[in-house]
Amino acid sequence: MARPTMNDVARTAGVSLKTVSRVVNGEPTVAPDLAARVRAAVESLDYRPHLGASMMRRQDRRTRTIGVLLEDVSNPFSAALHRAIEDQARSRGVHVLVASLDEDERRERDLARAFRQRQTDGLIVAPTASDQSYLTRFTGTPVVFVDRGPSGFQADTVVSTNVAGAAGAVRHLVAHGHRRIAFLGDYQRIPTAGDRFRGYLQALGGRAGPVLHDLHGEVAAERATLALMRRAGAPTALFTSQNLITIGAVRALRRLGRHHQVALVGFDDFPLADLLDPAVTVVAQHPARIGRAAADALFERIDGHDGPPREIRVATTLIPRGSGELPIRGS
Amino acid sequence: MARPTMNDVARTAGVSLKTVSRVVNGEPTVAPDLAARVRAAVESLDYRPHLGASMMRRQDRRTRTIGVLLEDVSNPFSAALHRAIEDQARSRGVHVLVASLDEDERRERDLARAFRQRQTDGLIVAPTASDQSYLTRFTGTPVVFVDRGPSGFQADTVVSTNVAGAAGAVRHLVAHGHRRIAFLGDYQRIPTAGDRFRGYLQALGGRAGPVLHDLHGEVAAERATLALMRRAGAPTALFTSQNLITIGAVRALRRLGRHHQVALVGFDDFPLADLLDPAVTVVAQHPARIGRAAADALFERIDGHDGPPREIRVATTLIPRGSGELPIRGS
DNA sequence: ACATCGAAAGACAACGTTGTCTTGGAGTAG
DNA sequence: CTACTCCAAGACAACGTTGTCTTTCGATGT
Repeated sequence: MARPTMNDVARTAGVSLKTVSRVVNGEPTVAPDLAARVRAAVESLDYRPHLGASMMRRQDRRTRTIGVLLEDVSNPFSAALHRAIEDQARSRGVHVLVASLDEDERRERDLARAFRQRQTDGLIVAPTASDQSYLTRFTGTPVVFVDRGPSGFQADTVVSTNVAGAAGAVRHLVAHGHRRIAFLGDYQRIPTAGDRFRGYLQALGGRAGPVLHDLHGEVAAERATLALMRRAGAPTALFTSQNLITIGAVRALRRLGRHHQVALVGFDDFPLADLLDPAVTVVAQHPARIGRAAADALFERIDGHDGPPREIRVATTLIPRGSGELPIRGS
Repeated sequence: MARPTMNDVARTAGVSLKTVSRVVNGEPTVAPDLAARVRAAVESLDYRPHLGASMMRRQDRRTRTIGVLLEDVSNPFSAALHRAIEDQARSRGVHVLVASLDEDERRERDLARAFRQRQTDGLIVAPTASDQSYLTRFTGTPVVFVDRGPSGFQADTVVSTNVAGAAGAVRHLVAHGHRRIAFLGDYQRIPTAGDRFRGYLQALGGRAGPVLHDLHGEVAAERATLALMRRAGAPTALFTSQNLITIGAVRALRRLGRHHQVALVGFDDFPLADLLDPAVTVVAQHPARIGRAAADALFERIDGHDGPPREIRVATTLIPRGSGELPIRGS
């Protein structure tokens, strides 16, 4: 009833324990007939090696598993990252442990520790905590950051060109004649939110329009946009610096019936953006490329690459679809 | 340089190996001062127990890890399932290994075996293969199916009420006067596609309209819809029995400029369906509930519940938004 | 003061596997 | 025919931990 061991296999095959080990590990120094008998015994007993025991003896201490910590696996951006990482891992026969952080600093630390304790060969983290210095203890477990840069700890990092992308979005609005351009952003403590705000400022110089920070999620963004557009001197264009904020703003403009008057460029593409009316102009990130680059970097480190921390920057793409090309109209 | 062991901790704390083991495992029979010394040593050496070795000796052979095999973690339905499962797992301190199957039968088998080999405590599978009988060997590793029922093997299964949901959608169209209602479905071998088709037939009795099977993905659906709507005797309403098919059909109707003429009900909700024009009426599934129920069932089994296989059915919800309420118009 | 008991702490074996060393027997050269 | 080489296959220890058994020592009861 208990799980069969190599010894059981050896007994039924009539060979020594070690011979079974050799066959299971594909060592070539086994006579074909013995190997066949062993394989038959393995099959008949449904033997599967005990990884714990195996791990303990092996030199190469690899679990062929990596850990991935993302913001929320059910959000399209994280999900695309996840998928790209999975694909790279699959091609190397590596499995993936995933968890969502939900902007919870403590969860980041706890899960990073827990994954490492499971001896994942490496970790990919979209950092949420304000400080990653807890990772300095993680000798022997390479870490790569995605989407956001770390602080208090250096490692390979793969990010979008947030500043440049945001600046490009805002310049696009300026090119269509807009001067009062509002900024709507997520929690300021999120590094990418800060970067995108900097891009916005850069593009506008002194002429920055109304600025709304710390909008987290669709509902908050919708509410804030409604208030913003109702007050005097409302902007003629919006730059929404995150996915859900963009959608919230779209809802608000709809409710006000001003979706064809107020121009809008969002940071980060989202499904069906092209089917809305007007279709939403966005600065698209490329989560698949980002995820792939992060996985590649991690595997390089796992394979022993030992250079200084790298920052890999993945360019964004402005996709004009209509909402960003609306001309100014009198309010 | 090598990873510290309990022995190293014991030496620096000046106690025996076994005492360290007791402290690490929280056994109460250790004098407070010794325990404190041990904890200090653990801290200073950054000792982490070797799970492999631990697993080997323990009776309770639990890795506190489950495996989850989904269609594609980057598709919103799978991602929502994943997230719900993760949440249940988190509340039990269990980690999650995830992988995407992409309708690849072999991958399902290989990954199920690989996950089991990693001694996951249980498995949640959205089956893609035509036959799950390979699971009969999986004694000791409970399995729960989500989204689709298995064949050739019985286990707890959590599915939407596909037949009833589809029938309801079609009756809704009938109630708005439609008689020529087309069915657009995914690969017929997918059990849910079959179920939804049966619901469609059930609602229409003899009067079934044009039927298009084996549309996989947005592009195929769009192309098929274009062709369908251009031919003589085109339907006045569409029932699209899957997410991406719905979106493909929406695109096609747009391109034809007939999105306000042809009624549409889709199976499975999708983000922004309410923001399209017209907003898309759907039969919503509840992936969060499904995932949660599946995780609950799995953990019950892991905890030793040993009843006959259960089928848990999660009701769908018809959400009228506009596209399904369009009246008939002359073509 | 001595026997008895109990609790804490240590000694030791065992888990299932792999690394290394040893054995044995066939093959080859002189 | 002997001596040597080579290679497959087995014996055995070791990995880091926990279960069980034993020892130690102080407390308790008479």
